[in-house]
Amino acid sequence: MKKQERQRYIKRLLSSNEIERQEDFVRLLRAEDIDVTQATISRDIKDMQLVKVPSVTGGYHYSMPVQKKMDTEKKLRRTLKDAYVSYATQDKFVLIKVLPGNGPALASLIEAMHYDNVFGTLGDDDTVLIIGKSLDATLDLQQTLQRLLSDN
Amino acid sequence: MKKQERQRYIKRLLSSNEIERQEDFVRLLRAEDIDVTQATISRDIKDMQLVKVPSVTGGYHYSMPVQKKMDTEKKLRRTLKDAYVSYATQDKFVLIKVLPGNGPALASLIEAMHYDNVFGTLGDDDTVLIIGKSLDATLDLQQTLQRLLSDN
DNA sequence: TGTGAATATCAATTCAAC
DNA sequence: GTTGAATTGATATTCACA
Repeated sequence: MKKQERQRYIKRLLSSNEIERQEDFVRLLRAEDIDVTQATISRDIKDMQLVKVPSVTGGYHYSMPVQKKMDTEKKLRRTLKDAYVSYATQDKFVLIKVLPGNGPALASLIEAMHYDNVFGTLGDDDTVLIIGKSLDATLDLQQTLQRLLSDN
Repeated sequence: MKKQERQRYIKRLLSSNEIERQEDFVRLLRAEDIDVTQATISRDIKDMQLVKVPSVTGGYHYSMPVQKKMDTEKKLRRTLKDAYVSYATQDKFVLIKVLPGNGPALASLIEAMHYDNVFGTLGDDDTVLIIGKSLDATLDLQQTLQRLLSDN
């Protein structure tokens, strides 16, 4: 089916770009040779329950559904608490050591959060490397992770 | 200041009504003798970072910001875990017994979540009474609370 | 059922006024 | 800094069709 595939692309686009308008999706999907119109994107957004969030910086951007975000964060917090060993930072990198076998799961949860200050994530057996979009972004991210670790 | 007061009303309206369009806010605020236009509501929504959520039932409704919802849920979960004693259900009611002093806090957290299946909440020193909008709603709510209690 | 083109509806912004 | 009226801009829906 075509719709499914397109919606997977849309999900991926959510992480990497600040998407302000539905037309942005149209443009970005066309760059991937997926031809759609705004009407279809509107329907996809309804399907996927994406929301248009007023961002602190003044604009708007599309984001994952609230409930899914909360669920993902719960899993992330639990995984962090269960598997966390230590972490270190350097430049735009955060390196998290975890119990063997937990790297990939943790990395994919962090990706699923679509943190907008994360450039990319990489998990091997017992290590997760997170690359921030900037030094500030990396600091923010670090604080987010610490907050998750210390519960609240 | 006028803006602040209006935004307080808007926040309250979020809980009690399924608000689908900005004009709905205008209408409901006018019923409370607060005269505004759609333009102002649009700006308030940006200010408060409210989002228009595609609901499962096919429509759309405005909802609180994701982050705040997550924060509130965390507090609610913690309070529940800390203070929970027992609970009972009858008809559309859920009655939660908590440690003395925790009733009001728990009640206000549940209200802050703006669960759409909750009709109203009432907390005294060691008891919280939640009134569901229907029998089904009350069952759903019960499950939500159990889920929160058992962590996840 | 899923889609695009056209359209209707809804939301954000501009601009003037306060 | 805040607002309403008018406007522009964006999104949801309708309608025809694959």
